[in-house]
Amino acid sequence: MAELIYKQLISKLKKRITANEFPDMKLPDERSLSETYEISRSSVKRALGQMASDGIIFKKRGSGTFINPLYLKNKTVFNYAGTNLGVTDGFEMNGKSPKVKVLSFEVIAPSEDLQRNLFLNADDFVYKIVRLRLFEKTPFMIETGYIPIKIVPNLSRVIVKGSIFNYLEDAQNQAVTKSSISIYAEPSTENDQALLDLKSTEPVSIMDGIFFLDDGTPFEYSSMRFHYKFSKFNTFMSVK
Amino acid sequence: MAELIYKQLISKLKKRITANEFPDMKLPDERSLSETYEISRSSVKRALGQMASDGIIFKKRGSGTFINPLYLKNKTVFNYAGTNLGVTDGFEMNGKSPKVKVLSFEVIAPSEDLQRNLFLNADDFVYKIVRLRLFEKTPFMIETGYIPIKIVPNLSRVIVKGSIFNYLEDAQNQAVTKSSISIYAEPSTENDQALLDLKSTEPVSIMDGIFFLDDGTPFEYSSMRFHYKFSKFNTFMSVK
DNA sequence: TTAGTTTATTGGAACGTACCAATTTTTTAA
DNA sequence: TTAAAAAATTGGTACGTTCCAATAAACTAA
Repeated sequence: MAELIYKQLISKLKKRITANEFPDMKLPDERSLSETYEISRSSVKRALGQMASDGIIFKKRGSGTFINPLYLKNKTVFNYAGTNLGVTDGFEMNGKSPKVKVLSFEVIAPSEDLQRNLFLNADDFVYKIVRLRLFEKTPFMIETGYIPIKIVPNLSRVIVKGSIFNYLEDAQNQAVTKSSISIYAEPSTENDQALLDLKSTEPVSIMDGIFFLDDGTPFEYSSMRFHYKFSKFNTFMSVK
Repeated sequence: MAELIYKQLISKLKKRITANEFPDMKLPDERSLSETYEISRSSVKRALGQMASDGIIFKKRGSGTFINPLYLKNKTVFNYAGTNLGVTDGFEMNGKSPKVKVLSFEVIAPSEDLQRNLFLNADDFVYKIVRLRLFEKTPFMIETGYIPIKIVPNLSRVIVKGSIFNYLEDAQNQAVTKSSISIYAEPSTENDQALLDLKSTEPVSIMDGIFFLDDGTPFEYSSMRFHYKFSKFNTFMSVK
């Protein structure tokens, strides 16, 4: 195990919330929690802080800590517990496993945009990889990814068909966990319509992302064009 | 001032980063920062933690703290500093002030969906407010909002035309800062096309949101249909 | 020179303390 | 009975300490 103290507390509290052990919709105060679980108030604060930023609870100085009634009650449209990128919901895809089809794979010079987004010089060549992603027979996304050669010198078509992220983690001990994402919509192009089985009136949801290595190196720029029924992005926001 | 210590550090570091005072793209280690600014390491950690979750820096145990090269480079292209809901970019709207047109305003019984989303009983009536939002003459969004009467008993058409959020903050000392958001796209309906000046092939971006009061009470459910050119959602994500 | 080992560096987790600020509850006074 | 004042409650900020774990740097031996 060796699970972190504050994470233990989080799961314990989640369980108790779900089990309806707090009928007044309030958690005990931090000092009490600290005592009952025999951990420091600092650890309690860390746990509650995380839960608050996930939208599970609300803290109010002087008043106490309140449970989000929607977390407990009915799982609404909103998938709770933090941010949730959803290639989902479109329809059931239970049991259907994701497939990848590589549409093209080449090496190109980076455009100016790309140079900016991946922090490259004009002579830092990049792989351009176009993939179609499907659930079984159902295509749901066209992904165009750009990866600098200098970061992954030996990228083969075989690796491309699998997951590059796994490749990196295994072969170079570099995890990809951070990304900067931009989400918007556009009318579908003829290419979109052909590949994603869309009518001309049906749009694509676009998710542009820059993925970073642990040390902050921009590692991939990727533009993902989704069949609009297969894209939904859920998040909990705290404005200022 | 009385500005918080860790926020002071954040702005100082941002300034230094922007001024290119860290040519090796690394920040000093936490213990040094603690010394040079004469604050505790805990406060340093809090500042750096926030900056990391905003995507400005990357921390790596054993190695140090790295600056996101994209933060330095083109801050303009990158709407950085964390999550950023953007009713923006579509086109310049500098100087153009946002306008509101109330399309309808009525009291209705809540649908089952709404009962779930706002945590209501079937007899908790709600205001239904449909607004068209514009920049000067340019409509960019249709907003359909639902607010329980029991939370805002005396909502008048006058208040509706202004900002309900301000009304709440002033009159009831309740701030609205937390929300749960879901983003997706759909083909435009005829109504969308008429109101937002869209062609039939052009879509809307939809942002459904539940807004909460400070104490966690769901306060408004709102469905916002954007002209696709006027909606862009930027965020920085940390997976796992 | 190289490969393996040891040491130093650096961020992470957890504990605990002191004091502050917003809110609620209780008490007091008119 | 009511309104103002005081006290208690509750989360927030900040400091500081101890130990740990991942990584990098230095060292040692073949």
